[in-house]
Amino acid sequence: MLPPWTRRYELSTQRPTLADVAAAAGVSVSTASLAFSGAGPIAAATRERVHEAAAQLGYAGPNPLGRQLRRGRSGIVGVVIGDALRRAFRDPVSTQVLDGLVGTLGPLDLGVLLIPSLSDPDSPGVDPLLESAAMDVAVVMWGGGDDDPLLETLRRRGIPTVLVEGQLLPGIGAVGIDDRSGIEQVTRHLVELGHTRIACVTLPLNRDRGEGFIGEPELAGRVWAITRRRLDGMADAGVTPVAVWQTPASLVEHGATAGRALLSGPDRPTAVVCQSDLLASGVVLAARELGLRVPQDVSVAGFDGIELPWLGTDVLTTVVQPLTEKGAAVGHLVRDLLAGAEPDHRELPVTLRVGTTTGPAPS
Amino acid sequence: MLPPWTRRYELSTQRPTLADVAAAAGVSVSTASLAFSGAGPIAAATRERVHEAAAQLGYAGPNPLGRQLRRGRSGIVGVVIGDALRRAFRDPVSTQVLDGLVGTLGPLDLGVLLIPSLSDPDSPGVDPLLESAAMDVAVVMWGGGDDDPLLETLRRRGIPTVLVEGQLLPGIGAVGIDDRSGIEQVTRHLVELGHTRIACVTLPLNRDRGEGFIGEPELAGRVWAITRRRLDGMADAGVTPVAVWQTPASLVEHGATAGRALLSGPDRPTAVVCQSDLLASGVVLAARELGLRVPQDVSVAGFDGIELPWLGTDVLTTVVQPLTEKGAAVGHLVRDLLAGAEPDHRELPVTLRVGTTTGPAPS
DNA sequence: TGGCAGGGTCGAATCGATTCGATCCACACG
DNA sequence: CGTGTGGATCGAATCGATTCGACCCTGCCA
Repeated sequence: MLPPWTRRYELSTQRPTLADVAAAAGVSVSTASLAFSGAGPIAAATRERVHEAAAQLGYAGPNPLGRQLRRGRSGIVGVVIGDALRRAFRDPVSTQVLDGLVGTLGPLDLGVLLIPSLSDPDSPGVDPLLESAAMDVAVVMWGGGDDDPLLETLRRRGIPTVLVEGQLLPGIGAVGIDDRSGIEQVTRHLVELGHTRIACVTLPLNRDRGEGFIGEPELAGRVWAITRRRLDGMADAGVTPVAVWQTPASLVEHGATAGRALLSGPDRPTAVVCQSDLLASGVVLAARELGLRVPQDVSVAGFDGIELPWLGTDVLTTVVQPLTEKGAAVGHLVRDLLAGAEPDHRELPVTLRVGTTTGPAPS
Repeated sequence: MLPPWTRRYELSTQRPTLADVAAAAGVSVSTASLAFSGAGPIAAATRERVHEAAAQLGYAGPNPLGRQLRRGRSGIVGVVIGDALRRAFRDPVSTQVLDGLVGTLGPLDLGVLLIPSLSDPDSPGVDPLLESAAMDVAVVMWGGGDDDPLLETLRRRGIPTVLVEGQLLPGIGAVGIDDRSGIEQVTRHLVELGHTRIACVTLPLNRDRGEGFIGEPELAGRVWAITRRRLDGMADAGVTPVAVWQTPASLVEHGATAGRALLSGPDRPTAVVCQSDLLASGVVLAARELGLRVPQDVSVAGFDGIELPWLGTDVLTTVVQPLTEKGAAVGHLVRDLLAGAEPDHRELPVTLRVGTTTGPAPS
């Protein structure tokens, strides 16, 4: 009787497995495994023979699924996008962080699995992928607060998690920036230029994502951590905005809408602090549209430090955050978590960049 | 002696497995499996008991790795980004297609794994993820020609593949649009407006990604399929461009550079056909910068039909392609391939949208 | 009352690799 | 010449589920 492994080998049709290759090379499965992984002593001639057999059979290397089960690791990092994908992807801030993350994870042989969170407030469930996809670590971008069902699901599944720009939570890694002091700096810059009537354009306050002026009651309510911190930064600089406009997302058009609303009234502010560059660039465009000169008639400041080629020669005054490094920092936390480290958190510095969109307050 | 499965259950510390749950619920592993998958007859009471035991033990559902190995399916679709991620992500064209794809795949319980192709012309190797990540199907966006090592690797691994905007190849699925006739239409539109001096701003010709004017020799050489088709569209309309400018990527700033170069010379064209909207918007910005009126002094047309909020009230004349549907079409091809269908290809229609950036040729 | 149908459960094989411990052999050293 | 050493190889257990076929028992029908 033939040895058992010849069975599948002779049947053909099926994709070859390591056992088939081993049989063809006349070695044991364990030796064949060693020939591919290189983890253990193996004679050069044997390795060669195994590789030849593999080539002969059209064997393209060990099946990742078998390897993953055995190792107990999938090599996959789930990235939960806490916003509609189409929106998140239109924002260079998200994509640059993602780019930095992918760049760091790639060399570690870790893949990035996109997990769109159906952040639909009505829908009760959680994304099926979040619920059941294989991943060794999860990264939550733009993740909600401590009550977010996302985080609860991940905790239940026992998946180590890193939060980007969320709040600090026990047992969860976090990467953020010092946005509060960043906003404080840019606000002080405007105060020093003599501005007193300063308005503010905010990121969404919460998952309702309303658009329009907001007052005390809303500001006192539940507000996403990132938005809150950037609001607090203005207070730190001793400024109470003359108006606060909420946008439903960080996009140019929402900034433009905000700009039209804020700048067309009678008591228009002399400066606008925006919580993102995309929003700020929209405000600049709206100002130009209204025939206002920037910065002579109105100063505009942003946050992020991304490229805005459509502003032409103007350079936005903004708070620059290291986006790619942020992604890399997330990657490093992920690496450490996989190595068994305790969840850590890391805060990156920001710097004020004074451009051409802010100037002395008009007299 | 206790039945074998109590072993791990009593040792604790380890994560519980289906066997632990089965033991705790007093049923066999197979029954416990049925209780979770619902594939097979099972008494409601039994299911209930199993789920209770699972809750008790903190078992969060079947381990995906075990399931995947058994099923021989990973539930993962690898998306190979044929360009630097940071660049691809800055282009709404890619991200909208990706959005449509993810939206279609999600409900099918398929996840999207991002695979950055290190398209470095010098680097000899292929991305390790491409080489060894688990995936049931691969989608190649912006994939190169038939000689691309990407495709060769996928073929060798036996992974069914769908190509987006590539060329038709045997054994490989493909989704594209009728861009050749789209460009023809928009070119004819300009001809009808009386333009004779028409310039062209192209996408990269090949992986060299040069920037600047190009002449006959380069145009006759090896050119990426998509760029070639869009060049041919102009010829179909009977137009030979007075100048052709190659850009290294579809980004606003490269369009602006092209615009400055094309529009500042003495014999400037009266119209510019751009192979993407991002490029076209850059040309419009450059024209404004140079004090030229659009469309009175120069007409500008694009391709894609994406939103360009920074153009203000201007609406770009362009060829609109259904980006989200394109992603969905890819998703459907993927679904069909997984169901065992032969690789198919699908071409989506485009439509000319006449906006405010094209007008009669100046006399 | 006997037989048959079928719902419910179970045991065991299986997916494809990795890895631990044992074995074997050649060579060097005492 | 016996023995120790270590490189190379092998066998078998293992990762955690799914699924096929067998089995049991109940209830219905003849």
